[in-house]
Amino acid sequence: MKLSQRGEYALRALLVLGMNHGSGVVRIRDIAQQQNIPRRFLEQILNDLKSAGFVLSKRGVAGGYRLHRAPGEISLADIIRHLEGPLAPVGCVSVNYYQRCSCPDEGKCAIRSVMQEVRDAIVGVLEGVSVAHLCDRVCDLQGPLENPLDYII
Amino acid sequence: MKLSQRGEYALRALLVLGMNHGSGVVRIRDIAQQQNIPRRFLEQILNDLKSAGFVLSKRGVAGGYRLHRAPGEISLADIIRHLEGPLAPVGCVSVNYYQRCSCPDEGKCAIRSVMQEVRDAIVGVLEGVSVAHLCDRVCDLQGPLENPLDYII
DNA sequence: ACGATACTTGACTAAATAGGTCGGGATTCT
DNA sequence: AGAATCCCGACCTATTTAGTCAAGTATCGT
Repeated sequence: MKLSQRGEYALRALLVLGMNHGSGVVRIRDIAQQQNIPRRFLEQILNDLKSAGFVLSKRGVAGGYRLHRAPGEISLADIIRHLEGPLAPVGCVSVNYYQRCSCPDEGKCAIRSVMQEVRDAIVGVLEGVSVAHLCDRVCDLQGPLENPLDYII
Repeated sequence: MKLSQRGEYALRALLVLGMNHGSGVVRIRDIAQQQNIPRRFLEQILNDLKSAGFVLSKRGVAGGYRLHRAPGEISLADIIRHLEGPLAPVGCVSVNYYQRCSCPDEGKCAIRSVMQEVRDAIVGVLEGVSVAHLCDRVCDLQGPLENPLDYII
């Protein structure tokens, strides 16, 4: 029931990219500095997000990263699933990473039925929140500022 | 967002003890066999549950384990918290295992606000289910049988 | 009292995961 | 060409996970 450091960094980075969506690319270095993430580690993470199709990169002098899809099209559920694997607490209730467990009949497993509810609760929240929603929350929580760069993520 | 093998074993063991509540103690060996849990490993787990106050043990020939409190008084939230630590996906939204994170102002962190919701969703389910509820589910799911020993957990 | 049966305790291990770091290569802008 | 930037794979250390094991202690039936 835990989000790894790596996962948290990834979310933060994606939020930064979301806040800057439409204004070109953002450099790894800037994200790293702004969010206090080890640069080399962030490189690795963004690379991963790139091969997963969440972000696009541009190389060379004016290079950097930007979101691949619109912020509203990227749900936290998708992101976390890619980074951390199943959202479900046990494999036997996971939809995307299902894995049979050892009980004789899953349909009659009481523990499983509870875990099913836990999974649904988690997914319910995470599917409903996109990067765009996150950006909205940043504004809501900090009050409307004039300069997008002044928002602290 | 995961329940360890150890955690699952513990829940299964507690469910067995719940089903046998009131009829004396159950031996480690029987639980291990019935649930297909490595015996030595289960010893360790039950010992841990004992020092945490969830179960009581009796030594010697007719020894074994039983629940310490009534099944209705033991929530899954309590059990899992003890076994796995925080239910919250990140430390900064955990009530019982709070840990400050690196963001400048937690009150204005958008990611945190989502994780807060995830936590609440998880806790909402898990606080609401006790070992007694689990036992009820076993009966509901399998239809009422005459012999308690016939229930498969 | 004695032996069989169970729990108790602490140490140990192998494999996987977490959280990074590093060097050097490939692109692109000026 | 040269500087800036991303790209890629290898590497490293500490912690966690999932067990195993040996020797010890308590209890019961006889």
